[in-house]
Amino acid sequence: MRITDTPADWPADEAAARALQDELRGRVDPDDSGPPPGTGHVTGLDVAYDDERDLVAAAAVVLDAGTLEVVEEATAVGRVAFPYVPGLLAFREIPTVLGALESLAAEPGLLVCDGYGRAHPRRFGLASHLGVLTGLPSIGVAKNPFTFTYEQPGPQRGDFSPLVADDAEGREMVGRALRTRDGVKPVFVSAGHRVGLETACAHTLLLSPRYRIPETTRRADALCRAALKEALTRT
DNA sequence: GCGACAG
DNA sequence: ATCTTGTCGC
Repeated sequence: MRITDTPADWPADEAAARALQDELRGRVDPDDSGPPPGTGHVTGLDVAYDDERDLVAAAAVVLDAGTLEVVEEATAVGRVAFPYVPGLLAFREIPTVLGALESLAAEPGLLVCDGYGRAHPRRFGLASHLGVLTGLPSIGVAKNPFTFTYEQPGPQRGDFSPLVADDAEGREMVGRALRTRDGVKPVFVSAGHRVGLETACAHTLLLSPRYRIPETTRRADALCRAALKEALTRT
C-alpha cells in the first residue's frame, strides 16, 4: 500500500494555516459555472481516521448525477497532516483526499464535501479549499451547525432556513439548513467553488432521495472506512 | 479565563 | 472523527 505524503510546504502551525486561508479565499469563484443539478458526474469525498496509528484513509466516489449509479471509486491512505482545529479541518483532510481524486480516471464533475464551504470563520471551508485547489465546482454539506445559528426550517423535505454567521467577518447569511427528509434534522449546505447556494441546495436534494445524507457522502463514508480497516490490516 | 466548535 | 448493542418507530 502506498502512503500519500503530505506536501513539503504544508502549513506547520495554525497561524500559517489561517494565513493561507486568507490568501486563497480570494480565488473562490462565487458564480454558477458548475454543472446543472442532475447532469454529469458528482463525486462524494470523505475521510476516516486512526489517530493511534496516525493514519487517514480518503475515498472519492463518482456517481452519475442522473441515476446515482456508481461510476468509479478510488481511495488513498496518508499520514495525519494536521491536528483537528475547528476552522482548519481542511488541512487535516486535503492531502489524502487529493490523493484519492488524482487516482480517478473519470471526470469528478461536482465535488460534494462532508463539511462546509463558504460557511466558515474566514469564509473558506473545506469545500471552498478543495474547489480552489482543483478548479472543480464544489459544495459543502455538513451534518452539524458548527458555530452558526439558524431557525428550525419547515417540516417537509425541501424546506430550508438561513444559516447565519456572526463573527469577525460580520453578520451574514452563509448557507442554509436544508430538510432532506420529512421530519428529520436538516443538513447544512453552503456554496463552495463555482456553485451558488441555491444551486448547491438543488444538488443536495437530488442527491438525497431517500436518506438525510447525500448518496455521495454515504458512499464515500462507507468506502473510506473500509479502506482504513484494510490499511490497518496491512500496517 | 470559560465554553463552543465542520470532521 | 471515534469508543459501541440493542432497540423504538415508520
